[in-house]
Formats: sequence, structure tokens, C-alpha cells
Amino acid sequence: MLDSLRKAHYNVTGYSNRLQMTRSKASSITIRDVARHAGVSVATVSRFINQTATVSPEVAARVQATMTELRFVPHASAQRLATHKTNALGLLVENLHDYFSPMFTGIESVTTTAGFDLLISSSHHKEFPVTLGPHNTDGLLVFWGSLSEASLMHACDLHFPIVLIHQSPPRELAIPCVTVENKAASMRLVDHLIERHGRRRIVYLRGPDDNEDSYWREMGYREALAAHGLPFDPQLVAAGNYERAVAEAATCQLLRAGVAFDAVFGADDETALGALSALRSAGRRVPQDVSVVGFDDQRMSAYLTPPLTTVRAPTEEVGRRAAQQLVNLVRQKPVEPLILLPTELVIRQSCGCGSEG
Amino acid sequence: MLDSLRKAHYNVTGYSNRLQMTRSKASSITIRDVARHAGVSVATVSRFINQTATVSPEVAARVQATMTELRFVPHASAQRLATHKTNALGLLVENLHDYFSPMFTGIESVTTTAGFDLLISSSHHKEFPVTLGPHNTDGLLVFWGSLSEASLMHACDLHFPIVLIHQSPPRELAIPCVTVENKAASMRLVDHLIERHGRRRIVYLRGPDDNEDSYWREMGYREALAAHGLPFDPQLVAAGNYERAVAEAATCQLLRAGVAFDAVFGADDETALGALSALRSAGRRVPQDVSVVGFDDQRMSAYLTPPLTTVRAPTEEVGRRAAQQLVNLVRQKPVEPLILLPTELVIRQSCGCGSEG
DNA sequence: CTGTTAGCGCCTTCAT
DNA sequence: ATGAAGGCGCTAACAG
Repeated sequence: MLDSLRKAHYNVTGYSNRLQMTRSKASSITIRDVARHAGVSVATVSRFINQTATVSPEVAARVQATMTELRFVPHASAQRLATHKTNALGLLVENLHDYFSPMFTGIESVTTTAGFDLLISSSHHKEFPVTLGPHNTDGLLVFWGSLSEASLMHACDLHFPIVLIHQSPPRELAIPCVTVENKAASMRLVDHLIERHGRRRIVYLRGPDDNEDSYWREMGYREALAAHGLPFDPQLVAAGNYERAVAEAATCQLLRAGVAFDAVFGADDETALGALSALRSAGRRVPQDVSVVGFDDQRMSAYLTPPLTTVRAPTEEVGRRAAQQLVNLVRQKPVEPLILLPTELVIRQSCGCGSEG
Repeated sequence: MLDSLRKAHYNVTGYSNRLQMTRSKASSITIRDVARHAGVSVATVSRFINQTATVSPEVAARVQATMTELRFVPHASAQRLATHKTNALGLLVENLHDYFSPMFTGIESVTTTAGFDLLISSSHHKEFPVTLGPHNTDGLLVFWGSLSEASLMHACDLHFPIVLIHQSPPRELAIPCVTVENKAASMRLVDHLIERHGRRRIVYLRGPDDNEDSYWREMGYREALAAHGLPFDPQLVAAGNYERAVAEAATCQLLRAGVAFDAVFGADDETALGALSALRSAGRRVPQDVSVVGFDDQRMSAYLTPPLTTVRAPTEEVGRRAAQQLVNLVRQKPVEPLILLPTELVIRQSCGCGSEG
């Protein structure tokens, strides 16, 4: 094995000059060629391919044989043009951060199984991307914040199938949505901080203003506070946007302003990570001096210093369910208006557990 | 803002019954409609759309106006069918792990800029997926190990544009490739372990057998050993596949077998992470008892305990360059046969630096 | 500079 | 069960 690899040594001088390839000569074998070779009509071949009518066994066999012999591959664009179906699904996201990896995996697994192509597009324009519109896909998966409300309504007018991820539909638009349970888990997390670790001045580092997850996580935080008779102190809440650097800056700001606190609840793990960095730079020990917790249980969170206490959001499952919903929608099968996936507390050490015995 | 979000409360009972949407009625406004409304021929509209010939200013304005008024969107499939160009590029990977996030970002940025759609497909079949073939894309980005050699050659026969990522082409196939410099960096990394930290029994935890990166990283390791007069001990090398769990098991195995070692070089960061876990479970302190280093500098690596000493591979840049190469190929412009991106040592603390002052 | 027209590859009625 | 033929929406000669 090593031997075979060795000859692949990147010897730059080995390549004498630049490559220049000729245009792809796509095999122009059409359904007509198959029909002729098999001695049948194109209609028959088409019927066989799409199983759209019964074909006599012998003819079927003959067609199948010539198709494989000729390496025939139906021209998707021609099919799409003729049928007005694309057999493709789109996914629109704002960016391609690590966070999405599991979701991609989940989505991909069901779209592939269902026989759809998957087109992924990342953009922060919030506009309906033509490349993922009606002519190009049969439906669209929209991650929160990646599409403006106007675009959403427009899509709805066109009866274009859409399912929202981590975002509920505007107004009374009947767009299905799949997301996770935020509030109850958030409450339990803060309960834990208060009851188990005696924290009383807990900072909440928000996500983006228009993010529903962050909103409900904050509601859980507030209710936990109230349930324990702790006052809600606006000073302890800071804006953020799920970015590490921003969370770090916000934490530094709190520290500099001399605001007293003994715990930080980041709206997501990324945010918690930012807080962790800021605290460390400032010489505050985590979790001895201040507890830090997050939300999502991203892959890295278990490996942080200290391992992050957080809430596990079933991100891959969210992807699977959302994709399944969209497939159902496209196939005219009934779908759930809302799928709220359960979350689960993950106690590690950044809250203080494990270090005190 | 919170108010507007509040009404979106996930009140499951609020949705009385299941949704059932009607099939998308894609706006069937064709180029013909535009032509009629604008009082010109379809050819003129087509010319205006594709800038394929000059159109008188006034006519252009009129066409433009009616296009926006009618919300006309060209039917991509029809264009593709007529032109035999898809204006799309494919990306084939084995899986959708975190590792790819930066690469996706890099690729997406250039394909979008160049006006191509991007189709992503993950599969371990190593077969040429029809959905990314000649009829569906103008070219394909192939990540190492996701396509069999036979498929590669077949694609080559068809003159189908391909660029390989982290893998050199088989035989003398003229397929451009973009990857990173492995050997020199690996050597410097091991030099560091030996010279700065006095390590002499260094384990190398391999990647997959058919992975070139791992091969060259091992070559660098061997040369560094040789340069310092240290023997190459086969006992210190274990198989792996870039998976954390496998690396963890391999490390445990070494420990159990009583093989003495004072450092572990993981073929990638994921592998190093596995070693870290195993060592911790076994009560070996990192870096006091054993140094651990990796390769890639994945996003999480800086946040590990202790922060991982590794080699930074410019993954996003790899994506950008590969995509750019493919665009050039498709556009019949010259491309480099091989792009070898520089890597850089990233000294953190898992090697022992910083903890001893 | 503009219009007419013949396909691109496939599906799908309508006959047979 | 099978063929023949008309489109799907657009582009690209070819005329003018």
C-alpha cells in the first residue's frame, strides 16, 4: 500500500506544464438510441424507466439489457422539463459552521433515501434564491433567519413546499416547523445552577434578537430565577449572536464594568465557549469561581476545559425530521404543523459538578 | 422584539389539525409571455437574458421591465437542455463531519461568485453518483477516497472535468489536485518533540491505509527520527482511520501491551483527541507524562485539554483553490496540475510547551 | 439589430 | 401492451 502511494510523490517538477482539458463530451446516448437498439419505441422505454405502465417481461428485459450495455443515463433536465418535477430538495442556511454538520448528515440521509437530490445554499441575503426556487427544487428546507418574512409569504403564495427549521412561521402561515424544546430544559439547567451549586447571580448571554431558541431559553432562565425567589437583574443579561468572539467581548465588558456574578449561561455552546475564554483571561477559575453552561451540546463541548455542562439538542434528528416533513409535503402526504424534539440535560464539569466530589 | 416572538409560543394545541398543502404551482411564465408583453420575439428576450448579442437600449429596457413585472424566472432545466450546460458543480465527499465545514465555506464562496450552483453529495459507495454526473453538473470536486479509481478513469474518458482534493490522480491521468504540504511540517513537529521536549519513544497513530496525507505525515515522522539517530520501531506505529474511537482503542491497546512511549503523534487532530481520552482514562498526564500532537488544527483543537499542538492545514483555502481550479477547467482556462498549500506549526500545550515555563 | 424556426431529451396523451 | 406525435421552455442558427 505504501509502495503504491509512494509513486504519487508530489514532485512538482514532474508535471511539466499546465493542464488544458477539452470540454466534456457528455455521452449523448438518448432514450431514442435505447429504443432503436432494443427494437421498441421510446414510449416503451420511458414506461419501463418510470414504471408508469406495465411492459411485457421480455421487452422489459431487452430494454434493461440495452440500457446497461449503452450505459444509458436519463437526462435529468429533459425529465424535469417534461414533467415539471425536479426531484430535488433545497436547503438554505446562513453559513456553513460546524454546528450544521450533524444536521446535514440527518437531512442527507433522508433525502437520499427518498430519492431526491439535495441542493445546499448558504447566503445571508434572506432573499429567495432563484437556484433553490420552484424551477430548481420541489421544496425547500429553511434554517432560521435565512429567509425574510416577505420571501416566506411569497413562497407560500406560490404553494411552494417549505419547512422551517428552528423557527416558527410568521402570522398564520401554514408552514410546518421542526425545532427543539428550549424552555423546560433551560429552566432545569438554571435550577441546577441554583440548587446544586448555590449560584445566585447568573448571567444570561443572549443569542440574536430575532432567534426564538434564545428567546425561550431566556424565558426558562427567568422562570427558574423566579421559582427560587431570585430577582431578574437586567444587568446580568447581555446581547450576543451565537459567535464566540462576541460572547467573549460581552463577558469582558461585564467583568470590566464590575458587575458581580457567579455563573454564566450562554445561549448556545459557542457563546459559553466565548465566556470561558474571557473568564480564563481574566483569571477567574471555572467552575470554582464561576460556573459556565451552554446549550446544544455541540461535538466539541465534551472536550472543553472543563467539559461543558449543557443541554443536548438532537441536531441530527432535527435534520432528519425536517427532511422527512418536506418529503411528505412534496408528496402530498400529511405533515405535522410542529415537531418539537425533546432535549436533555448534560451535566459535566463546567457547572461545578465533579470538582467538589 | 420579544413581544413579537412571544406570540410564536409553541402551543401545540393551537394547531388544530395536520397540514395538507397542494402541489406547487410554479409560476408558468415563460420567455414567450415576456416576449409577447414586451412586443418582441423570444429570441430577443433570450439574447437580452444571456447577453449573447447586442439589443437596442430601448428594447432592452422594455424587456427588463416586463421581466420584473411578470416576475419571470428562466427555467433552468430548459436552459440546460438547450445548451447542454448545467451551470452547476458537484462536490463528492464520504461524510459530512465537522472537518468539512471550512472546506464547504471555501468552496461555496467561489462557486457562488462564479455563478455556479453547488450540489453536495456524501456517499461511501465510491461510485460515480448519477446525480453528480455529466448531465447534472459541469464538473466535480472529489474529496479523497470518495471515488473508486475505475470511476475516476471513466470520468476521464468522458472528458468530464474533475479536481481531486487531498488525493493525487492515479497513473498518469491528468486530473488536477489540490492538497497540503504534509511531510515537512510533520518532520518539524516531530523535531520539536525530540529537541524541545526530549521525547524519544514517539507513537505514530496512522490514518486510513490509502490516505496520502497520513502516508506523508508518517514519512516526515520517520525522517525526523532518522535525523536524530532514533530507530524506527514498528511497535510504535498503529493503524487508524481518523476516527476518535479507533484512535482511543489503539492507544489503550498500546498501553495494555506495555509498550513504552513518551509521545503520541496522531495522524490528524481527531486521532490525537482519541489518544488524549485514552491517556486520561489510563491516568497518564498530558503533557507531563506523554506529549500528544495532531495534524490539521481543526476548530476544536485550540480548546482541548490541554490545547493541542498541531499543524495548521488551510482547509478553507483548500476548498477555495479546488473550486477555482474546477471553474477554470470548466471554462477551458489553464489550471495547475498540483496545488500544494503550505502548512504551519502551531505550538500549544499538549506537547509540553507552556507547562514547564 | 430583430424575427422565425428547428431542435435539446424526455414524457404523455391518443390511437392501435 | 405498444407506437406515433405533440409539447415542456429555451437557445441558436439562419434569414432579413
